[in-house]
Amino acid sequence: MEKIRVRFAPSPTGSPHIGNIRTAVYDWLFRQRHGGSFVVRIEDTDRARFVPTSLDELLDSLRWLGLQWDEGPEVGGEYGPYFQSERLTHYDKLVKQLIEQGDAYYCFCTSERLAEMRKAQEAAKQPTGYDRACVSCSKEDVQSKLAQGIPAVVRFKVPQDGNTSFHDVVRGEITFENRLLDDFVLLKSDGFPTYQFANVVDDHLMEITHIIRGEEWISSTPKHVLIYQAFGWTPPVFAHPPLIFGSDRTKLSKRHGAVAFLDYKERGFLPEAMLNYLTTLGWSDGTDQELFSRDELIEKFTLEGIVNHPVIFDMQKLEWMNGVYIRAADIGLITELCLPYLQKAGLLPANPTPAEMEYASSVIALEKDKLKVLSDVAELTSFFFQDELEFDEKGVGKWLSKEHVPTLLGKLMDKLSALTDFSIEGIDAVVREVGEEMEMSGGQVIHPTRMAVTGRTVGPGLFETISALGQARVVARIKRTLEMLSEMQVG
RNA sequence: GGCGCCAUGGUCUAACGGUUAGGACACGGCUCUUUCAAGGCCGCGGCGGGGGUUCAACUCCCCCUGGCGCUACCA
Repeated sequence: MEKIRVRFAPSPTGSPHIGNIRTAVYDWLFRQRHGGSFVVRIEDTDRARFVPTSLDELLDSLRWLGLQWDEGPEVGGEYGPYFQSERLTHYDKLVKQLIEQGDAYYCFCTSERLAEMRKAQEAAKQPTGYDRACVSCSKEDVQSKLAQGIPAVVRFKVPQDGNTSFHDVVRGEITFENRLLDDFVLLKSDGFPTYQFANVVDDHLMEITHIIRGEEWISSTPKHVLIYQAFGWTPPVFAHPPLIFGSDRTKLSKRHGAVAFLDYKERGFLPEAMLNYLTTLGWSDGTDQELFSRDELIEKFTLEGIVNHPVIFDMQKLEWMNGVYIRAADIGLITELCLPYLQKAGLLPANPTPAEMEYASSVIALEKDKLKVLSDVAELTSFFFQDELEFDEKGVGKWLSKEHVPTLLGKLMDKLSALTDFSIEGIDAVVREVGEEMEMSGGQVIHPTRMAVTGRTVGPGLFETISALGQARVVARIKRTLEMLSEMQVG
């Protein structure tokens, strides 16, 4: 295969979404698989919708996922500039060529006239499209209007008969009738090109070999092909992956969970899990496998494996997959990634002491396997950090309100405070010893004890929990629980 | 309205035209267990409808229905 060149061509008009980033994932995987170059090109031709922060978000998203680009913003490259707003001379020159060839023409219609025309067409249930009012203006007329400074756009002159077809790797041959394509705008009156034009020009100038972009572009692809033909250029290979929708088959929105891609980073998804999920959402290697390492994805990814139907984003499955990755991840990494969440929740100071760090690490280790997203860590471990326990009401009723509990906890507190070997084994032995003395099963001792030291009915193994909390904390907590219980009796 | 794309359980997906239609998430049950997870086992649940072609159709063709996209001087 020739050197492949793929591009990710986002518009900086807002926070990048799941769908945007997934096409970047496919671009990157394809590039990694075959070599060549992954180009990032910023399509900032819509000055009205430009959002300055979106470029940073875009690049941060790619960096977070580990999708390094070979050419584009920050890294430059031989085919730059990579911002369309800096490439205006290219478009200008080429649009003039089309006009001279008779493949494009100036149009002076006002947006008001166009709106009325469209309205009439809709009312008459006719296909909408430009009525070519300006197609046959004389050269002199055009020159005089331009000289007067009347705002003009340049339109492509679409052939009125015949068909335009192209091959889509994902869907096969797709054909459109030319007469149903209207004379679309190439150059806007502000001098900026439209997407349709700039995109084709840049893909050609940058020698892009494969265009991977969302299905929403299928309808405009014949227009692009027509432009390639007008210039005598060879179109690249097209691949249109399916769109991603929310659970109700509508566009992904806040109701379906996070929309902005970086929100997933914020919530504590691991990049490897995101990469895995995003790739397999709408792609398969033809087997049952759905857990793939980064290297496996690179090795196995093919454009042909992309499915051709819309897919629905399933947060539950993503969370499951993230849990799989968290469990498999190195504890050191998970600890490091969890610390900010504890700090944000006010459970850990911004500059923890070594002792606090060690304590936090031991606590995170106990809950690691239960995390679906890293941000869960705060809720899961808060009782380790807050001595003022929030008692689970049902748990109190079930485990602490029995008559024998104060005796039980009293014995336990004495033995634990006297314990010299505060290890998991030592604690285990003490708890069971108390159980024997009280003639109770392990569970009957363990549940009230967990309530007394954590306030909760669920948590890590009790002995591990007690050991991690440490002798002083545990004894103090049991004492307070006893005080609370006696107050309750008085009250 | 026009044009285009698409159609396997709720969701993501697999299946040379010949399989009891497989796997995963979710859900339910059991098990393991000091709780919660994780794990193991079991279960629930599917080829949108109608015509063809064929000895044989989830698979190929047509129609219908449904979903989605496009129909801008937005991308």
